Amino acid sequence: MTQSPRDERDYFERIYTVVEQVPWGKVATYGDIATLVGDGCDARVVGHALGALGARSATVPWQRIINRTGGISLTGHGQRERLEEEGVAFDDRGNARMDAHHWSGPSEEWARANGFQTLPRTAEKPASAQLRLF
DNA sequence: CAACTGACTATAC
DNA sequence: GGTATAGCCAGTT
Repeated sequence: MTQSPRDERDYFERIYTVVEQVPWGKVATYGDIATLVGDGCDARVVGHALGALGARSATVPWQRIINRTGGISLTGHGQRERLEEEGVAFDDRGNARMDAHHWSGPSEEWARANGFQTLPRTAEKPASAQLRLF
């Protein structure tokens, strides 16, 4: 792979690349994406990048990126509907169930191969051994 | 080049 | 848990 944009400081492209890694039916927060991109990237930059998607909005799963509280920051674009279509459950407050659909981040292998970082921790914990819905 | 804006987040009350 | 304020960074004017 000679197409490693690690030297490139194009935050937007890197952000898009990370967002594309979010699997179907999963969601990630702006902060998570920023952490994965690293290099001083910030949650707000992620929001700007997604806002500047333009035609790429068809190829980048921007709808899977939500805020820290699991709520939809952008209204009027049917983001919640799209997520529900993917099987993402929401609470009465309109917050997505982060505990059930929060993306745990890309594989360490992929992240290292592409010059990205992995989430420090705090994503989710197997503990509690709570019961499985099914 | 300085100031404002924005699909954010952490802390404080 | 909600509102209010500060901090944060890149892009735009």
